[in-house]
Amino acid sequence: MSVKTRFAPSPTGYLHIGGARTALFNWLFARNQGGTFVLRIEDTDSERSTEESAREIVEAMEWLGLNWDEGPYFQSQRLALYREYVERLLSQGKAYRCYCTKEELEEERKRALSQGKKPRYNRRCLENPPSDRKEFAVRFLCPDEGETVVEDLVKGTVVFKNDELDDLIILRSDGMPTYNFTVVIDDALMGITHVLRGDDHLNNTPRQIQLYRALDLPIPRFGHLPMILGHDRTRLSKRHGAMSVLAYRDMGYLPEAVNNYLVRLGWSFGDQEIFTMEELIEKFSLDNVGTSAGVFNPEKMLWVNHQHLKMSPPEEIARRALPFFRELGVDPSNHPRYVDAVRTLQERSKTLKELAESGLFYFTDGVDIDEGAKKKFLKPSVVPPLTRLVELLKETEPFTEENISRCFEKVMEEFQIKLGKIAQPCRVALTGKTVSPGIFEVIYVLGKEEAVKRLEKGISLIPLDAESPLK
RNA sequence: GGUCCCAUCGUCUAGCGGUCUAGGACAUCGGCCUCUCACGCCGAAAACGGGGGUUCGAGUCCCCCUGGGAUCACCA
Repeated sequence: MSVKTRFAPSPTGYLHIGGARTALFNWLFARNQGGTFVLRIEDTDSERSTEESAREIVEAMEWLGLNWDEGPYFQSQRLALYREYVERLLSQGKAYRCYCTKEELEEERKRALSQGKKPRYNRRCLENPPSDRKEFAVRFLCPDEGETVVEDLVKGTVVFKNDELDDLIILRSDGMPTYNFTVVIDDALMGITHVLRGDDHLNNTPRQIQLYRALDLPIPRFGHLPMILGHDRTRLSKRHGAMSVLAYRDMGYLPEAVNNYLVRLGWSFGDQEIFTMEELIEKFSLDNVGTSAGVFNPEKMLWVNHQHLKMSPPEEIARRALPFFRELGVDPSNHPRYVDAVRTLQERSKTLKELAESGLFYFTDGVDIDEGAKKKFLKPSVVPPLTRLVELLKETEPFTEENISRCFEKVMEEFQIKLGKIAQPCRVALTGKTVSPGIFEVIYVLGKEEAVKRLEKGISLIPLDAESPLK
């Protein structure tokens, strides 16, 4: 039978790192197996679900490149279906109406907990339902003898005693079904073969298996993935900083880098750290999924991003960096040497955002010179060699990096100075800063006209120093 | 507290009984390269939580302890 997996987030907030990892594993498994991947939005909690969240999740999935073959399905549009199955259980005596109020149940739960006992519904409404109430929820009559065994694809065999399970509510008093019920119906009806999800769901699995049995529906295989923890080793949350997938997009991360980092949190392939998406699809396997929770490490993710930034074709990075340049107020898309500029920035940038920031000088009209840099490098002593360099550059044709380099050599020879002596002042005049890509490539990308213009401007900024003209 | 899961360097991990005086990666610290910053290269420090078994032999299998996490909703 062909594999079918799903990612089923609830739209109660943005797609976070942990959810993305779950989605990724499901997607990779389906792709690796030549199967189908489904996106399903679990929005049966009308209190907390929002369309905005659903849109954002879809947007994040698209950005990550985790394309789905079916969906997105919305559970809120399938309510009639769930009710049908509730009715079925009810008529078969496998579920019953519960008239207890939330307050009463809450009270009992507290009492049980304070006595150190496990809170468990006492089946009051099964045995003698109150006649004076009309609002009810529906509970599943869960078998309380024997055990339920989960043959988990990553955790192995896990056994639960059925008397640990209690009669869970499958239909709320407002008529909305609950998670443990809808997930079973949908996974079964949609033909999901493998349910891969966070291991925080492992405890739900035996109840769901009981539901499958009661409804006589096929039970999928389960695989419970270890959780991703924050630096304090607790469940990931906003407290741990930027956890939204789209936040990483906005910070200039590459989607394949985010995927690459996330997949290595709980999965490995020998010593390999960097993978293309194609490689992941080819190499992914449930056999190599780990069992223990991992701590999210933003520093390593940054490093992974850097690796992908370096290995991507400059044209590709140029395209993706565009929004970040525009954000800074320039639009280099029509610049004849835009791609060349990006090439000079790739290996020294960890994110697209950083790349745009450090490459901004290429595309501005002139350049603002940093005060400190000016003071340190634009000194009277560099005027003669700088002036000579400009002279040489002006007559250089063709204006290639190699020929530019020759101009520097000539100046070094004529003035008996080292490259550093002339390169730094140049850099400051051309980029406004003391840090930039290699000086020859900077001049090349800028082009003769602009480079000369900036150098002359730089020279003009140098104060005449009558005291020590040769120093 | 009950139940369930987990346990190799600070972090992510390799290891699927002998090749482990435990390998790789991030981060850290040295050095080299160099027109700046990076990249790169070389090197250092850094781990099998504890105790019992099983076995000729255990990081690798079993049990206990300890520690961590998750979960016990008319949330998902």
